[in-house]
Amino acid sequence: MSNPSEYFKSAASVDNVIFGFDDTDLKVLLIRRGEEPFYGDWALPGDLIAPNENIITAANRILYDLTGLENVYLEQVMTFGEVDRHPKGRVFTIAYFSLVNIKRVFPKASSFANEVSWKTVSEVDQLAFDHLKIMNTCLSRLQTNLRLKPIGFELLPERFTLTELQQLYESVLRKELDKRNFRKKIIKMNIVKDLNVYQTGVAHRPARLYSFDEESYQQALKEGITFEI
Amino acid sequence: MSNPSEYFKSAASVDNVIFGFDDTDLKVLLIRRGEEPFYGDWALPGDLIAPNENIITAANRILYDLTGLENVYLEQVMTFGEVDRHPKGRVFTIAYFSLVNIKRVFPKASSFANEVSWKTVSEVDQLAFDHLKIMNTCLSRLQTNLRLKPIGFELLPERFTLTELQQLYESVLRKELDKRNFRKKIIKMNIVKDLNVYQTGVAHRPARLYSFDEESYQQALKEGITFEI
DNA sequence: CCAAAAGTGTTGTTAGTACACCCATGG
DNA sequence: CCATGGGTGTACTAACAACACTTTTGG
Repeated sequence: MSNPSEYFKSAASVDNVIFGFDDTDLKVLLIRRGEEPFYGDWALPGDLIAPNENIITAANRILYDLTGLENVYLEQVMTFGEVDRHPKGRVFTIAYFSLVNIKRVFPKASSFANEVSWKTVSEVDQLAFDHLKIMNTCLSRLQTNLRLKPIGFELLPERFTLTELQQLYESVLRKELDKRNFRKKIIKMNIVKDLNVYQTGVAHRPARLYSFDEESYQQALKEGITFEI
Repeated sequence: MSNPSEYFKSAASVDNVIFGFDDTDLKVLLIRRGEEPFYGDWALPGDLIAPNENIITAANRILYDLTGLENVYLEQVMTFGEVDRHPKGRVFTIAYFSLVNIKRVFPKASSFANEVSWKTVSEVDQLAFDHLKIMNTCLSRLQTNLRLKPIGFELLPERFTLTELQQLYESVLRKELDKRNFRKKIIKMNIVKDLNVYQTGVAHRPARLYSFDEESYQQALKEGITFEI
């Protein structure tokens, strides 16, 4: 730190990869930028961290401003800070991903976003800044952790069918799974509660509804069970 | 970004948790600070990132300056940026860990460090700043990844015995392992080469020496084999 | 010849994988 | 009565866990 003033000239931001699941596809919540640079391009929601704001607070703020949600699963993934990644100066961006129940989100446009929309992750091929790289890094991390920790439930409504859970895993991991084996594994893990309640109004045999078992779930989260799928 | 000048006043640094292994214990390379704040305290090696320097470049620079080593395993873990973590201003620090062959390191003091020394990880209970938290976060990550990826070899000399490898795993994971089962697993994974060379000058039956098989190793690294130990 | 660590197989148990048919409902 | 997805069991295979004695060297 030979000349400190040279160093205290960078900014830090949080970019948040908000994942949701809509019964068939993994989605990501994107904004269309309402200001330069990259005016009009799709981008990850994010913002600079205020001088007296902690990182996790900023991450929660971005999520809350866009979705109105609090107490959501949020995981720090990686910091990106290539010298030329931002045209306005040196900006280190700390990438988070979050998992939300898509039906609870009613996205609203804001001062920095003209438009907000859920996009299918596998169809996103261009974003402002280095956001595509950031999104893909977060996707890899989600895929890894989905197999090691029981975090899939965060993407589902409170009551779900085992088929919905299986579709979520298949969609995120991009791999087909055997129905009977999947169910055996989930049941044996002891992290779902059978509610003894059934779907209604479906044109086929109604499925049982489950919720996750909060206590066993917290236990399993800590232990980071191996969920080899 | 209502008033950009307010935001571009923070600094970014890299702190590097350099792990080594000395036949029995997992070690970490620490420096004794030669300047304020925390003058005289033990700390992680780290430095501010220069205005035109990339993050990974800074991480490699810190490692090189302290150890003379290049092309070393380096993994970004997490960014810490509590508002009050640094008394001189807002400093976001990006934590890395690296794995080095301890016998290749001849640590040298530098402008910012009075003293450099290997400390046993399990005995470190106080460090400058929030460095203890950073070290422990990196240790957890190492423990997780040691079980999922074949990175243990990075801590050993080129030629090693299977017993040395086992001791490394036991020491890092803090768990005793069965000798026969451990060997079976390692051999079956196909990532070590039997050199058909033996230890000399030991007061017991000499052990076979192995090196890791670079090609199979790179393959396994990509796949992130499950190495359930 | 003693001390020290190296090296080696088998068996029982558990988890993983592959696979096909009947059931309950709405239209 | 048809279409749709729900729900269930078994047999084979692979991986894991537990466990004890003989070998080779230096001193």
